[in-house]
Amino acid sequence: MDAPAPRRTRIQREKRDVILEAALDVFSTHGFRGSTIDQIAEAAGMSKPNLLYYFRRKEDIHNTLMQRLLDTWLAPLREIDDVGDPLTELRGYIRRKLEMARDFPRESRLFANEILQGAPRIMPLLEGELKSLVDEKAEIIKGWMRAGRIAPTDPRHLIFSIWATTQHYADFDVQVRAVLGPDRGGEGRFEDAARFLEQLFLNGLVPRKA
Amino acid sequence: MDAPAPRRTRIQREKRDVILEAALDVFSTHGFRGSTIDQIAEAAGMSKPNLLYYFRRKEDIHNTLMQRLLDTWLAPLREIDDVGDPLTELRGYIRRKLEMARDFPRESRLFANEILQGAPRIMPLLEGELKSLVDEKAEIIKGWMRAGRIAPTDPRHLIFSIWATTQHYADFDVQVRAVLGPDRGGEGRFEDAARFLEQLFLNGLVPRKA
DNA sequence: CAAATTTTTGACCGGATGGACAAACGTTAG
DNA sequence: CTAACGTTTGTCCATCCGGTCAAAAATTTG
Repeated sequence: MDAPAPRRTRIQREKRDVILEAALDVFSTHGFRGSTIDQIAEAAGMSKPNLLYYFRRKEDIHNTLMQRLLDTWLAPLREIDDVGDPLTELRGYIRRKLEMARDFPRESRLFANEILQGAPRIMPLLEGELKSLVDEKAEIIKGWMRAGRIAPTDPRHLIFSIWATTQHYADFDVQVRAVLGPDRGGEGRFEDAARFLEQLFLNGLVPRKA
Repeated sequence: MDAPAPRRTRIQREKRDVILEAALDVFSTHGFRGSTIDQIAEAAGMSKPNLLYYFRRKEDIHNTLMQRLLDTWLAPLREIDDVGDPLTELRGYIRRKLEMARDFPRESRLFANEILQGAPRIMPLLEGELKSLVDEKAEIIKGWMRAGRIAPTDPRHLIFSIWATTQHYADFDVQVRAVLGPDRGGEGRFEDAARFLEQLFLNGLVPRKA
């Protein structure tokens, strides 16, 4: 499956990183087909044939990027376990996901682009690794519900809603900023979002007495 | 601004509709740059030059599509007003948005594609029409909060969260289906989502002693 | 230093793609 | 019928794009 011994020189490691960084920029804003090797090469500060010396095909760059992405992307979910308070655990997950949307918006958009177009390159990963990870965590959440420690509902759709609400701030960033305007659209928007999401996921919108 | 008199024959109206329908299919799954005129022409069952007789440029098709989209896309939000019960009003909005994700997933993806890539073609609309509509509805929601009829929180982020959670079922459909698996990923997923979202937006996750 | 190896570049290729155009075909009104 | 107008198609073009290749330049190794 994997190349048995990808022995690499110092220059190869460095240049490949430069290329991947540039490619993340380009792919995340134009999608795979919308991006050209020339664009990536220019962003990486090298000629096209030079870039193709490090990655022989455009798809190889994208694959490498997606592979690295998925590890870090699912890390927050992996951290959930059933020691400690369920609500604290979920609040922490929401916070970590929102921080990722703030700090790694390009990665979020790269992923969104891939899914939007039907996930042609990572379908097996979704049905395999991702599904079993979600299954595992859904079981933990289900346990909390059975124990009456959080309200009973569908754990998988709960996970979806956390993904959706947090990634929205990366994927739909331009829209969020346009709607909030120059005043509220500044850096404070992630703190406002964090406050709002905490309220939403904990208590919803029904007003409480006391 | 607009062409003064776009007088059109019957055939022109029909063929333009066929083209737009085909283009919606293609653009929504491959994005603007990822789609070719040939693809659209084939999906529309006509030759490329024939298609270009009705729309002189690829961009014209996309523009027309986006223009029509925005009207129907914002219709559910426009319906919100401050007569009637706030919670009923919001629940209705969530339901309508979720129905749109179910019934018009291509439109949702077309829009998502555009925003993801920085909204190069509709930025003015976001800052103009969309922003003022959201401002208007945020004011209504703010009124409900001041009156203690729903929990006080940020009305704009509330709207974002409704957009995010509902559109997720259209834009990330492949991921949703992959995670739910063949059993729960069938047609029932939208009803499950509706039930979950109602619970989330009304009461959140803190368990209630009833 | 010199040989061997790695890195970089300019030139080039074949196929895809957006679009132009004129000629052919079809339709309709007088 | 026929002239005018609307529709369709085959052909062609310039550009872009992914990728190759051989040769030059730089670096590493002995």
